[in-house]
Amino acid sequence: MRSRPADACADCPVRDQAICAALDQDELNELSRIGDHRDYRRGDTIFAAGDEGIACATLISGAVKLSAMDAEGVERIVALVHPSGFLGQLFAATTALDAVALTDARLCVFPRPQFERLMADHPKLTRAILERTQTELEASRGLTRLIGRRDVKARLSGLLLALARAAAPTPCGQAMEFDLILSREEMASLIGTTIESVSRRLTELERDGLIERRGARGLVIRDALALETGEAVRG
Amino acid sequence: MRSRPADACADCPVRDQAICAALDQDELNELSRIGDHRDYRRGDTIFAAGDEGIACATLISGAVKLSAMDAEGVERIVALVHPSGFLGQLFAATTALDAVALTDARLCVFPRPQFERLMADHPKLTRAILERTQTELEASRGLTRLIGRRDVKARLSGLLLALARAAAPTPCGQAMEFDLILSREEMASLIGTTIESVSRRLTELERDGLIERRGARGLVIRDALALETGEAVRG
DNA sequence: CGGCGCGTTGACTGTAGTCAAATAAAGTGG
DNA sequence: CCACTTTATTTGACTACAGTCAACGCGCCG
Repeated sequence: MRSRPADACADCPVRDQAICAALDQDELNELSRIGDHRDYRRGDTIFAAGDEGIACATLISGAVKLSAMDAEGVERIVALVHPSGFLGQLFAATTALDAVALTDARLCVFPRPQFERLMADHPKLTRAILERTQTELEASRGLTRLIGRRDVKARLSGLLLALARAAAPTPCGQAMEFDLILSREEMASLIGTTIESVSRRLTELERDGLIERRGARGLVIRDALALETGEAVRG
Repeated sequence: MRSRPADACADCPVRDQAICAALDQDELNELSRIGDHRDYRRGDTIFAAGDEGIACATLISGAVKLSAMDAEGVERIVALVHPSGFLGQLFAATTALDAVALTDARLCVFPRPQFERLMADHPKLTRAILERTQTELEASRGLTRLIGRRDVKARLSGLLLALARAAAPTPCGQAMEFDLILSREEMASLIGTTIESVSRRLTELERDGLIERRGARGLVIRDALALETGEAVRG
């Protein structure tokens, strides 16, 4: 489904964080002209690995996972994309990763040929993409640090904090209560463990008072500091 | 130590892979004018986390690790940089990661203010950096996949293959025999385990005929396929 | 109501981490 | 160049944690 109101950018929630933020009004108008809003439902595949990359997009709302299959046919998630993030391969002919909506999501989609023309004409746009890519690179390295931790409890704690930060309305500070956008299986895939271990560690973190579960997906962060350091509260 | 021969770029070994590859002769001359070769010894710190980022560089030869300290003061490696790779923070004021030479290394160093001016004047340079950053992002995600594997043996096998590929003279194909650029501790840091486990799994891989050790650092890949799939050769 | 898909829990096994010691390699000073 | 010190790597014994297989509970939809 599509929609493209004339004043689309004016009230766009990621207007100031996405690549568009770097552009002046004329450039924004040009970009806006080739962009198309598109809505996806949770579980929808946005791009599939191996597809020709015919489009790229800014994520306006919702969350997306990027994943690949490993040798045994098990899904391995390599990144999460949050609002204002950029999706799509720019230089390679084909997409390397699956992009799947984790929640209902809205994208601002650009056909690649036109987008690349715009990049060629407007260095500022190229620069904006560069900054965005660097941000993603930093995020990816942050994830590398996270999943390099030796015990599952530490990896899971870090993941919960990362998800809490992402769920927070503002870039800083973290939501005390939020819904997990990942299933147990997805969490396990991301931090390199099994569904059962995720479940057990969650139970343990709850028993120790660091978190509280509200149903299967609801989560309350009760002690963010302890989650960071791996220490349970004493007394 | 420095050196800057007039024809520096002509016989540069990474001339066709680094960011310079995208530039025409005039642009290359300009870039070359602000670039300075610098040599580092194994173990030298190139940039330290927290430094003001006053320079960036292309790695000409050797290998570099990017790392950060975790909460317990243990080093966590988040990336390896190989020849033609780019080092240095472009937008942030300070460097987020330590960059340490894993082997003797040679860099082509650019002062940041001049480099950024060049980027502003030459969109092609910005675009080249963008492509390079995307490549690094892909590599980082590849690493994420690698270290997300559940058992140490699989993570270590993947690491050995990655190191073999990096040691190969040409981008494709892998060196059958090469020297490990990482200590046991560094390997453990990278794949999220301990020195002892690395050592034990190496012994096991050698016993099963997948690899052969030549002293502490020398390594021969005997069965690349088995390393990939995790299966030992039968019969 | 019955059959899913998803999550939790239990029992057991195996792998990886810890502590400690032995060995090999590398660096130092004579 | 050698003897000695220091550091890196391997190995051993033990423990703890995580993976596997299996059962159970829950919510959802036909």
